[in-house]
Amino acid sequence: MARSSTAAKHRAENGTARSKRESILDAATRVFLDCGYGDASMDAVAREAGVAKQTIYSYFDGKDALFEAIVRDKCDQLLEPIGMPEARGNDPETALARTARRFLDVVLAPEGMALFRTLVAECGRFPNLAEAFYRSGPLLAASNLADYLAELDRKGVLKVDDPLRAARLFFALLRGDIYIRRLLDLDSEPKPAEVERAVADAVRVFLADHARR
Amino acid sequence: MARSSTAAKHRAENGTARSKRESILDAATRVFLDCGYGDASMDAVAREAGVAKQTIYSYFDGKDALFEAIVRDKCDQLLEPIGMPEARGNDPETALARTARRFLDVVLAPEGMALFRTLVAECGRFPNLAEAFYRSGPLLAASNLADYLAELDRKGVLKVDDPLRAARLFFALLRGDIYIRRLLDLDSEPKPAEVERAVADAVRVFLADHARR
DNA sequence: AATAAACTAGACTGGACCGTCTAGTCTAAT
DNA sequence: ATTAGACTAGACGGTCCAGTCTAGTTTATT
Repeated sequence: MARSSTAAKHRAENGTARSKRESILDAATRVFLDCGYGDASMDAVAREAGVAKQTIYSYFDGKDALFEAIVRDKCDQLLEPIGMPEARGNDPETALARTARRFLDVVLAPEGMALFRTLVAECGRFPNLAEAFYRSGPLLAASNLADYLAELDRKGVLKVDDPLRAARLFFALLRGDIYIRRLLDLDSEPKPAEVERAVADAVRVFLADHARR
Repeated sequence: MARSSTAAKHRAENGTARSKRESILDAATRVFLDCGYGDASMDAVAREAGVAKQTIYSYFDGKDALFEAIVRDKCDQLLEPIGMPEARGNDPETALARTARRFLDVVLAPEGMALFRTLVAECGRFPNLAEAFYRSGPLLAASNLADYLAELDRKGVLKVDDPLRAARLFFALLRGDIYIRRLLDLDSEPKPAEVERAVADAVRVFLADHARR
């Protein structure tokens, strides 16, 4: 039974091997999101994972590959909730507020910010990662909201000429000023009351703009 | 006449010395904003500036100090137009649109994005720079707009309960989705028509929200 | 028990880079 | 012409790090 790579063997193994790979990923996530790609050292990852450096190289091709792996991982894991389409049953106000809350909870949280900051810093070196993040995060969220908005327009509840455009505008409204401040690390994670206020503002402004008269 | 530092002597000199300092700053700006702090090398700056490495160290204390200098420089130079208060004479629509255009022209331009990206990447290492940028950029712009909005409220033209909050919301609206895409380097500088559309959208939504009825 | 693969600890190579130093050149003022 | 300070080119020490290698240990399978 010919095996091309050592990693393939690992993948065929049972628990121990998989948990080793995962503890490497976990440690790498902490180190990379904490220090950034440049200042993260493979020795630090090995130390943090409680693993010999060689072991990392038996699971991953190198620093770049490890970085890509942890970023794609975190994207999938972190952005999953904001990729879910909103329940259609409620009135627009409630649905929008729910979507908005879910969005802000993810993107303003320390992990969400760290991921985004890292991607902004490394988008020159890893353009494909930036693209993947955008698609599975902001774009997916906007697409789902756009579908819902299109439905509301068909039903005559709201007037939405360009649903995708409107959805993007809604999220822009939602990020508000605090997103910039969080990006620059000038504010810590907002308290629920602040989030609630941002949500209310965005929903109010958005509905005012798309009200049927 | 006691001189404490070599830099002090330079400053007292005529043209040649000043232009040397400036060519170092220019080169450092290009290199730092292009590569980021970590990947920028002092050798690269020297080469780019057409200057011996030692000369850099006679004008600046080290890599950190040089970085701080070029960032503060670029902040002052770049953000100056968006720090100017808007002319009060026009109708709100025109004034808002003008403010919006000036803002987007600066922040979406390659230099503006490069500066912001660099600050986001290095806000952990240089928190004071991030703060300085925020104050002389987004905060100043919002404050100026807030003053104008307060005036419009007093005159009864618009209804603006919390002018600073409203101003921040306006700029958030303005950045829109493209700001995220530009941050991740997924889009190039927008064409004037796209800017114009973003401006129109933001102004319309904002005015709808603050209309007197 | 024997054997092969996974793993560990740590040494090592090669390269990048910051900041310093040296030796020599250029410029300008006395 | 002399002299002092600015400047240049390049070498150099020290540090850090990615990735490799070695030698020995653990683990699991037969």
